[in-house]
Amino acid sequence: MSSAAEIPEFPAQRGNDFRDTWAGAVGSEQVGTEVRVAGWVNRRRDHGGLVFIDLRDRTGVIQLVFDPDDAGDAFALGHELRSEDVISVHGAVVERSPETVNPELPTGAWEVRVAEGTRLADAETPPFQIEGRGRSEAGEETRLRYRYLDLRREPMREALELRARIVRAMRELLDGEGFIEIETPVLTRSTPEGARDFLVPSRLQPGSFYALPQSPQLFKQLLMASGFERYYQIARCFRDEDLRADRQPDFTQLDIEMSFVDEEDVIAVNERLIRHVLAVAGIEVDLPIQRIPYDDALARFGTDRPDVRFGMELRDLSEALGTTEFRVFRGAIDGGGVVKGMNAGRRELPRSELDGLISAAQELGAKGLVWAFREGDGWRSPTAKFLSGEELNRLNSELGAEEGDLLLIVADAAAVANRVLGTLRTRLAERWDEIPAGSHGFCWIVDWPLLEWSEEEGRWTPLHHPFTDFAGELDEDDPAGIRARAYDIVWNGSEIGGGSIRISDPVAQERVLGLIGVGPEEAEARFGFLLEALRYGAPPHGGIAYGLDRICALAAGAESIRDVIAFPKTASGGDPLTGAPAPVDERQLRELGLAARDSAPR
RNA sequence: GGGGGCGUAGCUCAGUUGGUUAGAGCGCCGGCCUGUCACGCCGGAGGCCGCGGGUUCGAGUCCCGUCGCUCCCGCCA
Repeated sequence: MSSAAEIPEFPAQRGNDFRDTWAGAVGSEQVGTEVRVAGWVNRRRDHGGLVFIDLRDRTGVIQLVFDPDDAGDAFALGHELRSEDVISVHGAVVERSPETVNPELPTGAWEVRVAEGTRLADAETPPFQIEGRGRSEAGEETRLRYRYLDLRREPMREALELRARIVRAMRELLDGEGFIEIETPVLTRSTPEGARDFLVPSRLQPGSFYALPQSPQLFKQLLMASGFERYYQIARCFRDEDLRADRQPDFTQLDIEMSFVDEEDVIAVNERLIRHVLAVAGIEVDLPIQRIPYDDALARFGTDRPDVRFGMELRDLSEALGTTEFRVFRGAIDGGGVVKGMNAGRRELPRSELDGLISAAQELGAKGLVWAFREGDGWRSPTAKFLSGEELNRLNSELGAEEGDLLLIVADAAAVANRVLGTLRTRLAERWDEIPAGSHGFCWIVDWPLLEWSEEEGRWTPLHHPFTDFAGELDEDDPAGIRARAYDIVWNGSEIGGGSIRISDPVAQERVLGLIGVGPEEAEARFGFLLEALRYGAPPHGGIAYGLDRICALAAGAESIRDVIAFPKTASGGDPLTGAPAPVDERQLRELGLAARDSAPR
């Protein structure tokens, strides 16, 4: 879909020895004139007495014709050229005769008849084909090993151009709304809370370490205390956690913070931002974006990042099954868990696929999965015999089951039931094409709990971060009941951003830190600079941070954020191109006071 | 940390119940070709079947281990 027409901002090329025109810009205006174009040999079609070359540069492709009548000495070059050679040629732009026009190509009505040309660089045969969109792609490891070649491919060029347009649109809107772009440090202080930090040893202060920022959170709050009022930054962030298709160890956030605002102000600006930014990807966003309370999201979709493009909502069946004697359901309910179900609609599924659903549920941590097809007043299901007719009836009505509908039920801890059904819901919708093509679903998740109990750490931990403000009074005796002034923005089931109103009162901040087990001394040691800044007069403030890579991936229709990052890392955190991470010299380690212990005498 | 999938020619893949000489398409090399645009036709080269061990008369195929890639769970304030 790329064409010079979609890149109108390309300036005219200043004529020099290499070229005076972009390949994608060759058109009717130049017919009858001579141009010089330069780029890579995308493809060669050698007819013996006549050679066609598709010349590619960033703007597109133009056909060159090597005809002995025009080319003279340069004709030999046409035969010698190989894929990906770099050339510069001079020749006349002509209109192609009607039967030779290529309607597939934006420049397909014209060609350059080469009069003279030079090979600027020889190319070895690439390890995979650069041209030929839509054909099978090389494996990702090969593509990353030769990323500079992979980036020559049109889909990659388009993805990075789209990313650049998205970033430009972000700056456009925010600059227009009075925001100021400010950079914050990359070498900063470790504040172990949340993700694992990447550490950088200090040479000047042996034994001490910088940490790479997980986000500019504290700095942007300091900027609010400084009175900048509206700040943003395209910020690189770093988290030393396991990777996913939508997670890299270094990634990019659009980080935003505003003063003298409440939730409504932040949401309003950000809805304008989202609409403006996605317009460059041809995506229309209707405002306002629906808001779903956190508890409802979990109840209805089993997740705090619901895909709202389709139904198949979850139902809690525990109530309807109040007196059941079926051991599996009884056990879950009595054990503080739930029985939760989903109507997957009218489906004919072979036993093997139903078994597949069960193992999927088990992989997600469930003990099992009940499947059933509504048949008359009852069920066709191995589980039917364990339930009374009355119970089957009630389940059918709770799930709105009609004849032939497939029902899926999980009895487990609420978290497990939600995870399993929430995951199956999206997987099945994708497999069954239940999601309208080209549709986009946005929602804000609001009314978050401030804290959740971490069994692993044996303490309350923040759902967002410990600087999130709370709604109403802070009841320290009921941590679970405290609501956060937080909001996440979800696009097609992906969390693309999250933020909150921050605590601007130092006393309240210390109380919240206390709730998560950070006492006054520790708070002073770790976040003293923030508490101090709050004491010097900090305005009420709040903001948001977006995962820029995720936004670009969704906008580009890419499956992984790796496809919108120029030089991404593999799932094990490595870069096959540079070989990072890599061992370093003993000398470097010594300078940092990190020399291996075995260099000392035993 | 745990689970699933994959690893065969430069690339993408096929390879039956373990069977003798491991295939295809694309790419590459050589030849022919003046209107192709995934040009066409003829010919050719190219393999540590990821690596190590085992079972077997015999292993690309079965078993164990290991490495790499990938997806998911945990984790990601």
